[in-house]
Amino acid sequence: MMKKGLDSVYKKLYARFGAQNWWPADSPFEIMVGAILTQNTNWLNVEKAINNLKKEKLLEARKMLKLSNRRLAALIRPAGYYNIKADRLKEFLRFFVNEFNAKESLMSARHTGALRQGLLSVKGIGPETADSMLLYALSKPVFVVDAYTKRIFSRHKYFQEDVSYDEAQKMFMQNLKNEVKLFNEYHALIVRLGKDFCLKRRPKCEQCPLKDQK
DNA sequence: CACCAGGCAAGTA
DNA sequence: TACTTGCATGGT
Repeated sequence: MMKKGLDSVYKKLYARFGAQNWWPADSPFEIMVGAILTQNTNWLNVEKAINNLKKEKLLEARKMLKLSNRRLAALIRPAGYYNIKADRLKEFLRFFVNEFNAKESLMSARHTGALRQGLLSVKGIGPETADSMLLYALSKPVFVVDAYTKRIFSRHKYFQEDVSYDEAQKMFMQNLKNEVKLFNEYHALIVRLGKDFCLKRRPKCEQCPLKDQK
């Protein structure tokens, strides 16, 4: 049987799970902070960390920059990897304050590529974090690839499990309409599907909604 | 108890 | 270039 298109996979996931309402946050800045905190980390732990910052009214770039790395690490402790993430947040905050806000031109739609390069130049921001920021904080039409994406779509033979980030991303972006709303919902649905049916060790393939996708 | 989470960079060969 | 390892909390 012919392999189903990525758009029909999307329709199936949306019909099954509905809108996921990503990214839960009060501001683009909160999304960008969350994108760093959620690296290889359960989102519930990230929420605790963000709430700690909110309680202290510290969820603001210039205030966070004034904190010692030690204090910042203590606040984000529930998110795990707190020492590394404190450093990464500081690196990002410096970029955010010095380059990002200053250069309004970077925000225009046609400079997404330049902005992505800027984000990737920050130590601690890799492709998934950068693209999550672009899509969910800045509403740029960029497809986010994560571990679930590779696991699910390699199991369904859309690509090899060791596919590069860029190759996987290209497959989605070349085969889908270039729409922020679509990319937003699709990635969120992939995460939802992954959590429910495609964990590493005990995937529930028999009950997976994509079981008959071929 | 083991396993896992909306990764990334640094070290090694 | 291609692997491997460190980072760490909290939920299931």
